[in-house]
Amino acid sequence: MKRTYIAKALKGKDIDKEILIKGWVRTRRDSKGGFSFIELNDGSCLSNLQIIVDADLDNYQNEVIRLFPGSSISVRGLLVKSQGGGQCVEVKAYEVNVYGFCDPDEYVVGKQRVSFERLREISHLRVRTNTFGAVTRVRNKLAKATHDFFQDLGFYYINTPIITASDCEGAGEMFRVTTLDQADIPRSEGKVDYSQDFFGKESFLTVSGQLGVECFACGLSNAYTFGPTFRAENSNTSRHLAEFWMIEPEMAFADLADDADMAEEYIKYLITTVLDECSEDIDFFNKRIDKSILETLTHVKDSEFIRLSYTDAIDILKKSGQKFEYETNWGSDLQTEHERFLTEKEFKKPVIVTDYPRDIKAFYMKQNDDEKTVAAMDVLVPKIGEIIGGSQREDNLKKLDSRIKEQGMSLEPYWWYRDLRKFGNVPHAGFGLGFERMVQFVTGMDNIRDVIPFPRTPKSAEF
RNA sequence: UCCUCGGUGGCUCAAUGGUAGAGUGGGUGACUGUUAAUCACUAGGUUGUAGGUUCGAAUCCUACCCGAGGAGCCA
Repeated sequence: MKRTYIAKALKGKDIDKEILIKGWVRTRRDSKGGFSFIELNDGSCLSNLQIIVDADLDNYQNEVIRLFPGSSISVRGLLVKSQGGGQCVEVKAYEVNVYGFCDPDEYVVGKQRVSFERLREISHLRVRTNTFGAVTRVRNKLAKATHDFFQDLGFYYINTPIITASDCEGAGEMFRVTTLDQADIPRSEGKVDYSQDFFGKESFLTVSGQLGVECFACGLSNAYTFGPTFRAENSNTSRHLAEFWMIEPEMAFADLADDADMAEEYIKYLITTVLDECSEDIDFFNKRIDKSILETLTHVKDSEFIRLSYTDAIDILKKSGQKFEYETNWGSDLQTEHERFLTEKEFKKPVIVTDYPRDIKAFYMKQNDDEKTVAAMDVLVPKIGEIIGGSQREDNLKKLDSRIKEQGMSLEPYWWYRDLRKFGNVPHAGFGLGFERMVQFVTGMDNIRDVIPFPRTPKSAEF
C-alpha cells in the first residue's frame, strides 16, 4: 500500500478509504474509554493528523502506550470524519507499526516549551518543532520562487566558484583555504610560501559571486547566482552569519533604475508566492511569532517602495527632529538607527536608498557625474534593515582602475574583470539579496540563526 | 571586537548573604471523544568553570567559558 502524506489526507478527499500514514508522534492522549489519541506529523504540512488507536490492537499495551513525542510509526487505517471538534478528519487505526521509540527522559523536543536558544544547541532535532518545520517550508518555497522569478525573466543560473584566489572581492574578512601542514608551514624570506599551497597561491572562500556573474551577464545578457557565501567577520548579531546564502542577479544593458525596479519586483514576487502557497505556515507565524507579519507582508506587497537618494535621506534625517545617537553627516554611512527611522517611522515600508558617497562604497560601483557619489543602492526593510545591496557597475576602465588603486589594491588580479571593459563593454547592474534575511523578513523570526538549518557563527560550527 | 544583561532539576523560570522552590515534562493512580486535557501523589539539583571574601555564598569580588540584546562590519 502506498503511503499518503498528511497534507493530502487532511484535504479529506480519501474519506472512508483505507490509507497508510507514516510520521513522528507529537503527542499521545489516553482515554480510559479504551483507546488513545495520537497526533502524527510527517512534515508535509504544519497540521498533525489525529489517529484513534483502539486498546484492542495487539500491540496496544506493549507498544502504543509507550509512544511518546518523537516516536516514529506507520499507521494503516480508515480515514473518517472526526467525531471531535478540533479537526475535520482523523484515522481509525487498524494497525500501528513502530519504527522507533523515543525516551522522554532524554528527548528534549517533547511537549514542553523550549527556547530557541536551547533548540539551537540541538539543531538536528529542532526541525521536528512546529516553528522550524514552518521555517523550512517557507525557506524552500522562497528558493523555488527565486528560480521561477529569474528563469521567467530569461536569466541563466550560474554556479560561480566557492573557492577564490582574489583576496579582494570587495566585502569583508575572508576564510583562508589551504592544504599546507599547519604544524610546519613552508616559508620563504620569512613569509608563508603559498607557491607550495594547493592552488599555488593564496586562496579563500568566496564572499560574493558578483565578479564571476558579471562575466556571464556581459555575454549572455542576464545571469544570477544562488549559492553559499562566507564572511569571517566577528559579527555577533541577530542578522549576521559566517556562512549564508546569497542571490546575485546581474543584467547587461541596465542602469541603477532598472536594478532597483527588478529588486522591488523580486521581493514582491517572493512575498506573493509565500502568501499564496504557504498560508498555513504564515498564519502560524502571525499567531505565534510576530502578530503583525501578515499585515506587514500584505502591505509591502501592495505598496510602492520609496526611492530616495542618500543626499535626500540625510536631509530627511536632519529635519526629522529625531534624536539619534550618531549624528547624520553627509559622507558617513547611514547607521542602523537611521535606516530603522526611515523604514519604520518616516515611510513605514521598504526604502531604496541610492547614490551613496563614493568613499564609503566598493570600487566596482559606477561613479556618477557629480564625481562625489556612486550609482549604488541599498534596499532597506523594516526590522531587518539592509536586505539588498546593489549597484550599477563601473564600466569606464580608467575610472575603475583609479578606484582600484585608490583603495590600495593592485590591478593585476583583476585583469579578467577589467577585460570586460575592454572588449564589448556594456553598462550593467546587479545586486545581492541575503537569502536568510529574506526568510527572516517573511517569517518574522527574530534571529537569523533560526532560519538556516545549521548556523555558522563565531565560536559555533556544530553539526 | 565593544557595551549591557544572563547561566539554578530534563525544559521554562523564582529564590537580592542564613534550610534551594514553582510551573512544566516523566512515573503512579483517578477521570475523560481527548486536543497546551484535568485532578491527586511521587522521583528529580555539587546553582556555567576556577579561584577569592565571609561564621555562612545561587546571591558579593576576580578571571575564564557559553548564551542573549544592542553597536560596528555587511547581505
